Amino acid sequence: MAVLLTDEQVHDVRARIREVAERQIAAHGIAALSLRSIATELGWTAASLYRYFASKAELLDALRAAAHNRFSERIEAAHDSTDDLWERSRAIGDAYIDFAMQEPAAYQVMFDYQQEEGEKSEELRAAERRSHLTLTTYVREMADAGLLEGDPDMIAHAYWATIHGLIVLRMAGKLDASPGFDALRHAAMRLITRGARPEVR
Amino acid sequence: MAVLLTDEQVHDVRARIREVAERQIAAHGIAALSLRSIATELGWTAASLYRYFASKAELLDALRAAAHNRFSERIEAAHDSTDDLWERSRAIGDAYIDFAMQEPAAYQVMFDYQQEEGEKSEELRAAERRSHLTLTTYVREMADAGLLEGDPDMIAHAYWATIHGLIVLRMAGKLDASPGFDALRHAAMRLITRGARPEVR
DNA sequence: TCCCATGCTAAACACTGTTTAGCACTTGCC
DNA sequence: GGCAAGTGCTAAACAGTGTTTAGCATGGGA
Repeated sequence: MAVLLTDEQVHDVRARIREVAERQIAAHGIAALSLRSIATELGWTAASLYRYFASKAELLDALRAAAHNRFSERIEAAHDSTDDLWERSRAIGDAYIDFAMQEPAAYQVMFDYQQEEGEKSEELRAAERRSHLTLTTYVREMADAGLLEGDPDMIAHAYWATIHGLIVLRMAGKLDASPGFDALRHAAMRLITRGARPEVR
Repeated sequence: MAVLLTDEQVHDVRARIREVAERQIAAHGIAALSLRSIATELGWTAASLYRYFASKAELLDALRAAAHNRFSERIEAAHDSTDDLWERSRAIGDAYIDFAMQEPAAYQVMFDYQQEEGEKSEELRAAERRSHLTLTTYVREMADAGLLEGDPDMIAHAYWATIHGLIVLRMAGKLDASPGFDALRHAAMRLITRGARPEVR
């Protein structure tokens, strides 16, 4: 039998396809992404991509996993940037917002709810677990240190939902008639923090 | 000149098209909605819909406005269901969640961030203003009554962003490995409320 | 009654994702 | 070295999308 492409080469080509797709999404939005546009930039034909991805959905799955990992790296870097827990909390919040603002298309791919259930790759599942963990551990650290009171999981999810909600509301253009975004997010974070601080002040 | 359709008739046909589209979205999801599927159900041809909507985007705009108004009606009914401000707050939160769970497709259409800027119809703009107002007034009432402390606009947006964030995270399947949704949303609401209560306890 | 604007259809266009047939070309084996 | 087999890709087609165009009946005003 004639094996022309090694596993490594296949892996590399998959990565190259992903890079082209990411650039096109960042440049023209996810709606403009097509297999033909990707193939054209590679000097190929659309059908040839099926050698590397079984479907466009599988390519999007890989894009999602990559975006999640890029996101996690940023958050983890913010986590490790300081030992002060309050400062750490603020750094993570800033890193979260920064990622969403600098890579809106990647952020949208990560949290798109058009995706169907049950067909997630193991890579995507692992990437999701990683970013999920990344967003909950710092709250647990704060609870362990006595800075916050209550179920750390609940508090972490409250922070997450609020920050995510603010971002997607803004992306949907629903905050145009609202107070400034930064003031809004700081006020919202402060409310939750104030609500999670121990009784004794 | 031969005017065959009165303005009323055009209005009625537009409403009928909207109804068919809403039913199909609720039944098969928004991805499956096509002009041909709508036209087929009406016994027509896809091109005939262009007599009533200039494009699919304009039809979606109308669907969005209708969904916003249905949403506002539910929230306003919850608002008027009681005079107790705490109970009112809870009723509105429940109505919000109920709407999103019972009409997920409508909710997604309302907050879809694929929509382009600047081409919103005046009807949609008005419907957005209405639901925005609906979601902020009850907080202002609570602040006026001294139940909450701080900028009512900020607090209202914090509530809104959190509840919306929880819903879309759930819709994106990001809360599968998390605590139960109801416990989560109650905990989150409680945190914000606790953070917005006056100092003296 | 005539005429023309109207409401619709049929067909096409350009674009999707996907499948199929086939063509070079590389590889392993005799 | 030559041959059969499998591979990476292309060209073309299919079914679907939103949209545009030409044309055909029909209804209303003159």
